[in-house]
Amino acid sequence: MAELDSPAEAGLVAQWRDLLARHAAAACMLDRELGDRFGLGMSEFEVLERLVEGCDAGGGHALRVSELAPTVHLSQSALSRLIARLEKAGLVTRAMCEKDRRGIVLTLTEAGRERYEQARPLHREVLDLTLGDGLGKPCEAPSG
Amino acid sequence: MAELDSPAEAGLVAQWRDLLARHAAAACMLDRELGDRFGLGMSEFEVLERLVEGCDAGGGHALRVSELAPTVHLSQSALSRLIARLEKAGLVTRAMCEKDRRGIVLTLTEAGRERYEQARPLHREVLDLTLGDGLGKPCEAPSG
DNA sequence: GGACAGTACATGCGCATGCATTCAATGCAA
DNA sequence: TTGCATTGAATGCATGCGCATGTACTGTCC
Repeated sequence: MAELDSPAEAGLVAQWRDLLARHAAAACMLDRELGDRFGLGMSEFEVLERLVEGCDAGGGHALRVSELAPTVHLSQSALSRLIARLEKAGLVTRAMCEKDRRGIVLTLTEAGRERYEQARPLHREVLDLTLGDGLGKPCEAPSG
Repeated sequence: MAELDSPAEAGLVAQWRDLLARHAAAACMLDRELGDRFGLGMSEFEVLERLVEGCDAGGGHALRVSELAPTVHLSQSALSRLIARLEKAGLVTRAMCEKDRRGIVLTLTEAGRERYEQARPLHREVLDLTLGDGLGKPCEAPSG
């Protein structure tokens, strides 16, 4: 009745299901833990991390939203609102870009950097639990 | 100022970012394509697939929601509503479980099986584009 | 039998997301 | 200069999600 997948397709499906399981386990635990203990969502942490990297690496301490966008897997609107949340929380500053006044440059505040540094160990621990082991259990709490 | 990740941590982070990118690429394209052409979300397709597998394999043509739940990475409430959508679309039937009247047994309708069979090639094609190649471009449309 | 903890699913609610649209600023062409 | 397509970001809206809770049923212990 139903046609079967070719071996190649079956492999892809298996790979996809594994990816889904790992992603769900890690994302669920990250959102829960980072949210509970630091008031950050997974993507919020990701954005803070990009800003920290941008500051430390580029020398320039400000990052344009349009530069940030391709590195986080969010729609433009979702990123815009996420930044608004971070700004409201006092973790980043939004300023007009002088070179191109359509653009917005983001600056990590001291509070933003501190929050990131505090949250990072937990983030790494969750990754270790969910990706390091052979697929950690669905949604278990880390030790700390 | 900022402490560095250990090599092990750096590896985990790289693995996590790769996983995020693959997941985003595949999930985005699956949702868009399956949605546009078949009115199905990624998880909806996943549930239909579990039902098809349950029918073909188990011999029993009905699956309990509680059996389905652990295989899809959704909260119980999200799954409940997803099933409601599928039922509303005429793709599955909800019936009370005779053995345990708290439970709900799901049956794939003929329309549900047809929809799945029609959508499957596109699903496989998207997986091939996004996972088969070395990380396909963010959100490109497949050929068919 | 009756009380009570546990399980299976549904629902109210708030929130984050994506799409479509809008607004402002830029670049280019006539 | 004016006009127009393009780009960067914000916003209205609909939708799907998770959490907390509610409802119905089961099994156990007294």
